[in-house]
Amino acid sequence: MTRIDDVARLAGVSTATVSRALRGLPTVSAATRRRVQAAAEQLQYAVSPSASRLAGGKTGTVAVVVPRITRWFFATVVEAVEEHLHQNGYDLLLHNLGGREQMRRRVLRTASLHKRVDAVILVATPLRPADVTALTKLDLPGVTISSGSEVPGWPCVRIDDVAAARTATRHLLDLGHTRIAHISGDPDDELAFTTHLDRRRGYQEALRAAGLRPDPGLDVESQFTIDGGTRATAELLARGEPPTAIFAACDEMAMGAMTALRDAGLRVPQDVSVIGVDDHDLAGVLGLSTIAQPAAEQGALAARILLDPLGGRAEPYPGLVPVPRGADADGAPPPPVILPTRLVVRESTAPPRAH
Amino acid sequence: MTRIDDVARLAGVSTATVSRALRGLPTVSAATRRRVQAAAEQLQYAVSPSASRLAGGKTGTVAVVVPRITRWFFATVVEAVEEHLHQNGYDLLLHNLGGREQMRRRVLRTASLHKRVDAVILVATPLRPADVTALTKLDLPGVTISSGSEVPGWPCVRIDDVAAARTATRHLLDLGHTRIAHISGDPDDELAFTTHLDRRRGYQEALRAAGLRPDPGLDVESQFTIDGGTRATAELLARGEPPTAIFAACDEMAMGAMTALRDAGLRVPQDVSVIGVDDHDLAGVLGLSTIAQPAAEQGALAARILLDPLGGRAEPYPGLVPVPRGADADGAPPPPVILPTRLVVRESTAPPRAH
DNA sequence: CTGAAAGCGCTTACAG
DNA sequence: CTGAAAGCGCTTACAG
Repeated sequence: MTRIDDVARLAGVSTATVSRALRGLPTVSAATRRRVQAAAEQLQYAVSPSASRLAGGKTGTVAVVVPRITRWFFATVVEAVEEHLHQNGYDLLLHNLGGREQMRRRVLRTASLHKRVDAVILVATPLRPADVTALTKLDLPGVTISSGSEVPGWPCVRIDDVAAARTATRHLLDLGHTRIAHISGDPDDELAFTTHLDRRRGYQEALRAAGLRPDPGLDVESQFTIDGGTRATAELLARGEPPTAIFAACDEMAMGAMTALRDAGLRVPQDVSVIGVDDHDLAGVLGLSTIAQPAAEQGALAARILLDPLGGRAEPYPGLVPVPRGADADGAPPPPVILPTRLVVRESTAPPRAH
Repeated sequence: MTRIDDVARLAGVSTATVSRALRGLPTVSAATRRRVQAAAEQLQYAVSPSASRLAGGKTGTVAVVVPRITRWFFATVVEAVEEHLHQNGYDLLLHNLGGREQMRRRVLRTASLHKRVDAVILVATPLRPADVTALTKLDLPGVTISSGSEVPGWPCVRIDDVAAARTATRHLLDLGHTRIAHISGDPDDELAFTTHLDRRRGYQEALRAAGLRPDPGLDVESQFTIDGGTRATAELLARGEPPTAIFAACDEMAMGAMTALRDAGLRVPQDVSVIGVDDHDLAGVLGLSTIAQPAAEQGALAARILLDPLGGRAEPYPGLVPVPRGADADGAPPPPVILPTRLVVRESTAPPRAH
């Protein structure tokens, strides 16, 4: 393997100059830089990341922590983050919690991030006080995506979950539904995040605004997955008279609900309307009405926010107000960047049948 | 940050001993090890990966290259790989090609992997000769998943794509179909992989075995995505009399086909049967018949194969014949490890209507 | 079983 | 604009 001194020798300069020239530092004459680049090229030189990191103190790596890479939202976010990171010369270290509480603890409270990355992007990762403490001690810049994982000094990119849920519920109300069920995340789940609490709040707010009282019998908790949606809906149906509409806290739950309804002999939307949140890739295939949220945009934006101060080559996000960075001493955390959502009406929602 | 000599001082030993004790090398007395561990704990010492890598020559990191993390198969593989890797103390560097040819070149022919990882897992990544050369020059151990990306000396984990396609097609034949269309990957796509060629072969073989001649008019090429399936099916329908059944090369294409059929006013399976390959998470929700392939198992197995010789702590894969490793000089590549597939019949396939 | 010393391959003040 | 030298924080023969 050729090393930096091989290049230095061939170019007739010091290793310090090679280092500066190859990294594009401005304090190198154009002629020298060309000579160094030519030598590096000729020798097929590639810097040793370990040596560079040890000497320079920067890892050129960003950790991305997601609950489950197999879920649509997280995969989409990761894809967008990855693109931005690599475009800017950063590597992406992936941590997938896989839904296991013990794994989250492993990632956040041990040395998995320590001295390994320059920054962290936390996606919908629920944080206990001990996690926040551990994260703060790492003394790294970071960005969170989704609500429920606020870290002091870290910007947060997300949607307005309460508003999204309100819009979904109002859509059902506007169609004439009054028996509207809600299926959502389980707070007893060790990996519970607060997203589902916000979505439930929006659901209840919309009902109340329409003069209806939320009925606990129509509110079932389960996992944020297809199976979770199926199980929640099966339970709902087992409780007695079915609702005329279901607002699922995410599209995957909504899809599970559609399965359970079909298995119970109920038609969507003739017997029961269903709406979710996400605009999953397959929402169109299933004709699922939903509240679309910009997943890729959230990932891209988070990466940008991170990369700007890190010295990435990204241009500033167009129209983005500079995000306050670093723990503002005793100040307030930076305000969240809230991206817009949008009601998408497909075939899964319709007026209730006349009685 | 506490360093190794802080621990050495507190424990009253040399840094060499600390290094050995903390890494669990056998040449340390139990008493010393305990003392070192206690000191490390007390000081909250965590080894500096960069220093360790530079001195030791190992990165403790594995690169995983996938075409698109947003597709079901790849996300599922990555999740399984991630779990094994982290369980064994390895970090996972994610490279998502995002369907762009130029990105593949970037990853495979530049320094993105050079000196950064101890090994590589390549998932369904199409390789040109230049890529193989670059990869070989890296001189790293690796495993490929899926066909179409053979690297000399690297074990390959996959399914039998030809057989899977044969089974799917035979299922349609057995139901009585004779006008069976096929929608598959586009060989003109810069990111084309050979999986779809194998699946087409199986399709044609099954037809021939039934005494039918493959009709080029019933064979449409498109992307391996939902949209690709929709477009391919739309084109198929535009060609004239629709087929009575469609074998899609993957579930995502099959789902796209279902959408296109619905939009054309055709019912599944009454008018057209549809079958895919994968057993996607949502295949059940859509009632899609398919050939199930073990995605997570392929990922887990690839990680295991890689980790064993790397000195991971994984137990040998139960029942796995030791996989030949390293370029066998001028010998043959190691034989692929082929995992079983399984026909799953749901509601999307049925006998054709009587004429 | 343990230690002293060299070395891994860079980057960074510092000096000019 | 460039170089000599120190230093980043470990691991690894080597010797005992």
